[in-house]
Amino acid sequence: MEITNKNQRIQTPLQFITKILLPFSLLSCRQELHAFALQWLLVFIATSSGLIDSCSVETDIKAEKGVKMSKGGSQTELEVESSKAEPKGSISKETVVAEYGEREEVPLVVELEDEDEEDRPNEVVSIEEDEDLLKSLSNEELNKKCFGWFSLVGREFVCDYKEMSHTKNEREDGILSKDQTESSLIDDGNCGGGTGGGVVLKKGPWTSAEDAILIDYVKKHGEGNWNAVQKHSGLFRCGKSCRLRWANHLRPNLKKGAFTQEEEQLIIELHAKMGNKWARMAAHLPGRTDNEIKNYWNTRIKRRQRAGLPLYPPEVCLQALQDSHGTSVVNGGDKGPHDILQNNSYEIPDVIFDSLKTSQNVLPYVPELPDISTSSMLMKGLGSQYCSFMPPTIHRQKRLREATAFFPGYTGAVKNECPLFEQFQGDISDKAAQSFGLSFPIEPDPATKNSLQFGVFPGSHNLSNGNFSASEPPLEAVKLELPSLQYPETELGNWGTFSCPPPLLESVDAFIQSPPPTSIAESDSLSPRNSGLLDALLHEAKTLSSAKNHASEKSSNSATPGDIAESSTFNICETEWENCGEPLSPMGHSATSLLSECISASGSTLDEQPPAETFTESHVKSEPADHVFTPEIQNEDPTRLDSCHPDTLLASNWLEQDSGYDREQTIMTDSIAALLGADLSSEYKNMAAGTSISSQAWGLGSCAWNNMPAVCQMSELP
DNA sequence: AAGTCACTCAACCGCAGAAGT
DNA sequence: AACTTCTGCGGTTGAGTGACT
Repeated sequence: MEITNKNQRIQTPLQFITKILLPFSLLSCRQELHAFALQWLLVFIATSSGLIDSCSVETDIKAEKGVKMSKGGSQTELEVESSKAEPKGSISKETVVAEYGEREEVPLVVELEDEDEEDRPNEVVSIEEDEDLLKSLSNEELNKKCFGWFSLVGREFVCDYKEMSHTKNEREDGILSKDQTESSLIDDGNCGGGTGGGVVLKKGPWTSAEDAILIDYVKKHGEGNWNAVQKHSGLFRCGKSCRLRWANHLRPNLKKGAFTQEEEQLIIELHAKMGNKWARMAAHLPGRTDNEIKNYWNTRIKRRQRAGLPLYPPEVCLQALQDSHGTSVVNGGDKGPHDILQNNSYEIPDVIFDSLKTSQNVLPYVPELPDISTSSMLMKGLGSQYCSFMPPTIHRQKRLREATAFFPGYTGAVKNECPLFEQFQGDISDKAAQSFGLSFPIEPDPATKNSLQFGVFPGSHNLSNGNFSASEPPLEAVKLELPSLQYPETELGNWGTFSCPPPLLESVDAFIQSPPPTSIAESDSLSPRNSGLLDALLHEAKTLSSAKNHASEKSSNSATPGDIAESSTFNICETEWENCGEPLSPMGHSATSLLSECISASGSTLDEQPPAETFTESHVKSEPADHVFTPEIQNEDPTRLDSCHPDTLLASNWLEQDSGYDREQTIMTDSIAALLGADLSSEYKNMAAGTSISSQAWGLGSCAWNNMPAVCQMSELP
């Protein structure tokens, strides 16, 4: 048995590699062939040097060539097809099925012929069966031969891969020979580590042969008991993999192709209600899998985030808000049948907050303010949650678990490291104070910063779900709960100093919904969502909405993009503080005024901000505008658009006060500095004074600000 | 033409709850 | 009750592909 071409006779694998395979692979510029050739070379070296007894090479050039067996009359014929041309050769073959049985493979010797086609030299043009010979060969001898293994599934030969090297016993196409099937499989039921009872389980893409086996198995035995599939069918796949493959690709009535508009709409609505409950959502979409939905949603998030669009269309937000409100009245905020409240007292689907944003025009995207740790963290939180309209993803139980594990570290931090809120503690619950996320050490190490940052403001869930952020796990855990795409704009390591407390919505929750807890230990049970909260949120929405109107009137001509940027940074702070009952600071400032001062002071350092980029849709894939995002709108003057925000109002207020600004700035700066405490005051003063720190810190050059205009425009619309 | 980037899809992983022993 | 196994879920990753520069 030998491999031949027209001009040369190749008798060893090395010759095959050096004379055919490598040149071929290089000529063809096909990545898989390069890899194939290299693997072959390695196989040869390894086997010939005695490092291993046998080896196999796996590649997949199925797309290029197909091997099919068709039945004609009493004979079974194996055809070799080229993807480009008619079958160039065929092998008469009898009783292959009878001999090998279904799901078996047939060893075949591949004959190569020299190049006739310009771009595909040495195409496999014929396959010759020589099973007797192959059976008689030792592994070592086999490695000197060039042959392929072809699996036989049903009445069709499926060439899973056309590698030229395989041993008798070591197979990697996920299909076992009969003796292997019967002998060695013991699954650990866990897919972990890739082995089950010493059997190496295959990973990676499924072949059609494997699919066929799985389908066949399920037909016979039904779904379930997936670990048994491997044991009884010869598939080298773990049960989980089988289940996944079946559920996502093989089971009947699966709908393929892109989502229809109706489906997309439904997904949006479902997600607004359920959050990342892909399986539950899939139950509402016949023929669709959770994986599909999940992928779709993640893509959608990414797209819309880039486009500066909210995830949810306004009508969905409103609907969710209405639903949640109605339900809250009916059910008194207890767990009820409604999906939103079903999320329990710890979670309010973020769509509610999104609705608030929609109604109040709280800017959905907030510029990142590097070097302002708290603000930065606020930005992260806002960016990931409010600004991106991210839904809740964390399980309540998980939160509770994490709360107990993570919270203690914050208790002390709140008291010891945050003078400002230490003073608050008399008036505000610990939880509320914690909600401001002030309890973090100033950590110069960027890596630590990141952890802290996320630990304190770990993104969306804590913000929206009413649990103090400290109940969220540190970075790693948080990351699990947030789609990765939420992070691109949360550049880490650009903060480190202290600034105004970030009045998160969560803090609003804390103020609104419950009396101050008496101890940190209560944190796990904090933030029960109830109708009161929902009502409060609604009220807040109304309040903010009216504030917005006022703001747009007041500031329509005053805000520059930079102003908008700076003001928008804190607008949420202010509006929410205002709605928090205005806890008084020890210095006699209300939280709002304090924050306002802080903003005003900090605003002075924003003079050099680059103007907000005007976002263009060309940057991103086209995204449906959810009825509100239109090119006309987008092209509007960003100043006008942004001016509708409460944050712009804030900015305008600041601008209006500009005449007396210098004097006030000094006062405010001092006030804030005093509140911040000695450790932070100098930094804050520097910041406020526009020193190098501040100018760097408050720069918006590379932040999420880029996303502002579109969202602002969107949010302006009713 | 080559490189880069974004997108899509399929699959894997770890975790957690349910079920079974 | 404790332990193991099975199943499902959600997050993440990597390969493939096409558009763009």
